[in-house]
Amino acid sequence: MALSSRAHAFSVEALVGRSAKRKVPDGRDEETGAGCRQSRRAPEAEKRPKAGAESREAGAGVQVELQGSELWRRFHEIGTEMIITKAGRRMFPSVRVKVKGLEPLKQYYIAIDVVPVDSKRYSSQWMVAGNTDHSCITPRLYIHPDSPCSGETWMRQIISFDRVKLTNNEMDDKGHIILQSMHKYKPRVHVIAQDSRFDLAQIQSLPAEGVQTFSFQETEFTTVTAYQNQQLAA
Amino acid sequence: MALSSRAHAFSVEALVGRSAKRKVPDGRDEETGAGCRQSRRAPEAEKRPKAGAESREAGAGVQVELQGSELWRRFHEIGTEMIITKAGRRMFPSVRVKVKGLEPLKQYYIAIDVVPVDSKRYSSQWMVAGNTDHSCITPRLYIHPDSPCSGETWMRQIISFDRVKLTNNEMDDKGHIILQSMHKYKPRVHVIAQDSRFDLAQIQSLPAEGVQTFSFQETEFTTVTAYQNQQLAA
DNA sequence: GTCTTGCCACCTAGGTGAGAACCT
DNA sequence: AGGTTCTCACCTAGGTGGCAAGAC
Repeated sequence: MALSSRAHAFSVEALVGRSAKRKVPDGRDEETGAGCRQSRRAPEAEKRPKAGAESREAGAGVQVELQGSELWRRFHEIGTEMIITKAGRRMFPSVRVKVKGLEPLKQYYIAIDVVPVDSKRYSSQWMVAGNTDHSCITPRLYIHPDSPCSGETWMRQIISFDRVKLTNNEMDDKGHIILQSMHKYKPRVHVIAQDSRFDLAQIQSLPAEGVQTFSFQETEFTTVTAYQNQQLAA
Repeated sequence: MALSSRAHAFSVEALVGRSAKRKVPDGRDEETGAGCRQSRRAPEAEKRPKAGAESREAGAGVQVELQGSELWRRFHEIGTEMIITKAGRRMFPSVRVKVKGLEPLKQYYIAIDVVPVDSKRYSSQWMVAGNTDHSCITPRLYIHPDSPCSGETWMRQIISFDRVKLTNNEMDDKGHIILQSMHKYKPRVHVIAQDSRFDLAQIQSLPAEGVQTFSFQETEFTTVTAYQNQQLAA
């Protein structure tokens, strides 16, 4: 779980509207030169909760609320890019949610997957440059490691998917989420009531019933293998 | 999960009967001088399975087999010491087991705790030096993080408790196992059938039914805050 | 004296962005 | 040229033993 300050180098200032605070462990301040890098890690903005949860199946009274939506929104304004690598790369920002309206004593799985937003292929300067057929690809499901867990416990904590990794390696065998570069995607959060008939831990795909799915406009992103937008890389 | 080679400095040779292999990442070999340290990490010995599992409740046909028992035995011969600190210290060796005879589709929790072997207090040179009343202390339970899980899945893997931490801080609030220094203890492994009536994740102590407990003679150890036996420290 | 604690330098695993090299 | 892959130095979190100072 290493979050380096050098990691996520990014002009946070532009996104968060204030100087990024950083740790200065010893004398060597990383912000010495003129062309200093700023931590892409969110300084404070992530603390603000609230977000519009667009549920797909309004079933029961389950609500899912995106955390850090403020940060997501600022990225979204300039076009969120997610790096994908062969070995798998974590998302930044990561998807973090709060869930409400679960039955306290019932057991649930919570999972995430990532689905295509359109069939276009994006090219430099973000011009559309071709079509891709996603129809035959079943997206990989990443089950939150705390699953299964009682509704009570889920609701008491912020549910973070910061361990999810995105890869462009179609042969990936580490369970990472497989995406194609230069395409637009959107993460979805699934709340799945436990069913004694199956052991979801063994299953790769969503069951047919008892699933509620949520997604958030502002978490849409484009996959890249290196930052394309110099606003993001410098 | 950092396992440094410097960590666990220990005369493995004496215990394992052969030179410890170590990584030499760059030019600086850590084994340069005469008073070189050897990795307390087990080179090969841990691979050998088999061990005498002394079940307490012979119930069903559940068997628990200690992994790395060879290593444990060698430590045991010279007197296993476990360091405990205020912040919590991992065990070395760690408890690793294989389980057999579970019902494949049933859900189980697997947990570990550590109980006193006697009421004596050991003093330097391992002379007995007083008595301690353990009777009022309920040992803390460490539930394996994969719990709950189907019998099938448990049986397919080696179950490792290498994240367990031992502490001498009676006020510990991080869930570590609390022990008193200079006492003799023994780890126990518990196999617990899931019961929909309780959410074990919330519970600190063992339920009354559906528990099977196993322990292993050779995993007995004495707690210290610094190695007493110079065979171990140098 | 004996044991405990705090502090320290050290080590590793794993995540990261940059830039070079490499396709196509 | 545009996109991808590889390699690299770097960073942090967290675990570790040794030692000196402290406590009993």
